[in-house]
Amino acid sequence: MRIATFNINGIKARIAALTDWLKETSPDVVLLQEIKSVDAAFPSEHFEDMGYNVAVHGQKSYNGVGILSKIPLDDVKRGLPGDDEDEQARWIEATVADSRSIRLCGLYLPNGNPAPGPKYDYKLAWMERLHERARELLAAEEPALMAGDYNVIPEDRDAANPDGWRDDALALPRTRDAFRRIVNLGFTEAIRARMPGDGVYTYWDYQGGALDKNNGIRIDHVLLTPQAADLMTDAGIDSEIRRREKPSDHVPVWVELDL
DNA sequence: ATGTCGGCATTGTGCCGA
Repeated sequence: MRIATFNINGIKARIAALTDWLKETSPDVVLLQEIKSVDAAFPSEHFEDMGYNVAVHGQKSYNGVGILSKIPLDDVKRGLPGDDEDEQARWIEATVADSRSIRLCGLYLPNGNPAPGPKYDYKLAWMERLHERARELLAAEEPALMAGDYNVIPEDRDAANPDGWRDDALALPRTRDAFRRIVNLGFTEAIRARMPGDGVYTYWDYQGGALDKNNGIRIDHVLLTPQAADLMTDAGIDSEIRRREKPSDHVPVWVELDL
């Protein structure tokens, strides 16, 4: 079973590119971020016609996450626990069952810029809540994953130009510490495990000719519980679609699990 | 740092967020 994560940067602008990629790679599940759409405006029927079940946690203009799945979605939950005041749509989770079941969590972690400031405080607080949900997932001792746009460059080697990100919320020491604390609870970071070399990126800015310079960063991650990691047979990044017409600034990241 | 993009309020263009 192939499970992918893809920050599409707006469903309205990306419906053609997303559809082409779905037809070519036929992932079983896709965790979407930055749909930038309310639930009612999301083109669910379009994807249902392609054989996908659809669950959306949308928001006007900003953020918004969703799940496309060829397998029925059970027990869908929207919103990251831990703050009833948080109105930003950045978290959705559901269970799918093949021969075994797996809990799938899709997330769009706050960008946090400018740092320091209230947006960075929100990012760090959100990561604390993520840490708590991560602990619960591990305690269940079942296959589960948390995938999405983490807006975290884990190490200098995950950026083509690390000095350019030194004071950025995506790479500050407190950001990296918070991410590492979550991974070190016991997750396998799938791309790091399967593609351990340098120069592995998932995002190239639209600005400054970043793509032509290969000035990329790796910020889209898939974290697997031990029970899910044991099932992983492959992982990869569909970086070639970044060069197509009207691309997102992110590319899909996927894992293959032998469920 | 910025050779950009998406969405929105809004009818020509500027703002926000990334």
